Amino acid sequence: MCKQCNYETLLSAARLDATDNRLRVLEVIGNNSYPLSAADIFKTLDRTYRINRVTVYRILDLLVEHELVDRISTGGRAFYYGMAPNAHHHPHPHFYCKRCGQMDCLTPDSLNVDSEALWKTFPGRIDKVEVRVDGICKNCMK
Amino acid sequence: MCKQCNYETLLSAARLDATDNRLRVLEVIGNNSYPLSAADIFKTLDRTYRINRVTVYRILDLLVEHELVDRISTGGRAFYYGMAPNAHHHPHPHFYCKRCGQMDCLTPDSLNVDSEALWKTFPGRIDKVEVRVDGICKNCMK
DNA sequence: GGCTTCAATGCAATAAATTTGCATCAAAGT
DNA sequence: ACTTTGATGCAAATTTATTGCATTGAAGCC
Ligand SMILES: [Mn+2]
Ligand SMILES: [Mn+2]
Ligand SMILES: [Zn+2]
Ligand SMILES: [Zn+2]
Repeated sequence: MCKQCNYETLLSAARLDATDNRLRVLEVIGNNSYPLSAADIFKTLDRTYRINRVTVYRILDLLVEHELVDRISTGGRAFYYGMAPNAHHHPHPHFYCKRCGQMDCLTPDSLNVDSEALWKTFPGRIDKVEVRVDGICKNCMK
Repeated sequence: MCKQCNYETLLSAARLDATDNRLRVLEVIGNNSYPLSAADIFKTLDRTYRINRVTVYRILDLLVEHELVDRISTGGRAFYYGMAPNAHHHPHPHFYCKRCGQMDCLTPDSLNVDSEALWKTFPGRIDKVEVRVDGICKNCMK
């Protein structure tokens, strides 16, 4: 969730035209409190405004490429999408329930990751560190 | 790489028949110093012993289910497979090069992750914590 | 030995998620 | 008006993995 973010501003800061579709994709992702799959995003949008599935994929690629959106791997086959780290939104681990596929955001410090040393010594370029906790959510445990 | 592991022992400890195919899949994974995709494993095996792709997938599922092998997500679409943590093989982060798809094992302490607190307080079941560093490997940087 | 059972494997078809190629359309530039 | 360009749509293809069903070969049993 990124209530403090202005999506038009984010797009223009990345020098991307703020088309209706792009704004809507960004809103669906930003207003949600947990990451969504491309299919989720498509279904959500398509209920209200007719949009093509491929357009959603293309917009997601674009937003990921410009680092407005984070592509998050799951223990399953589809990627999930959440807001990329920015001033209001710090990197944090996620929990993935392999039973129901729900992904939750964990607090940035729920799990303490110190990657400073690696960033300094790693012989290559590091773009991001993804931390994912896999298991069964409390809902699915019952 | 798991030179200290006896694959037959591992299989029988999991009460799985040590068929030739299972042993070979486990050897390919265990003798490799970095995780491989199902396609890599299939190609490696199929060069020497004819085997069906589906058999490889099924054996991988089985080995993952019995926790002999770890299914590792990448920044790409395919899963990679490495030896699951065991007495000789501690959990560790991986580096994934999004250019060439090569995955490397990082040392268990190259990146310090403290998940104790989470394990105690999390309202659900935690099966594993996966840490993946994404970027461009030094080879692809040149 | 002959018969049954069962797990392991193969092969073909299918599925799920994503990507590509090509057509269309509308806004912006000249 | 004419041209260019980027955004979108639609169909087809690709990649990765899964399912259904047939075959086979090694126990287990009489
Ligand atoms: Mn998140
Ligand atoms: Mn490894
Ligand atoms: Zn769940
Ligand atoms: Zn590389």
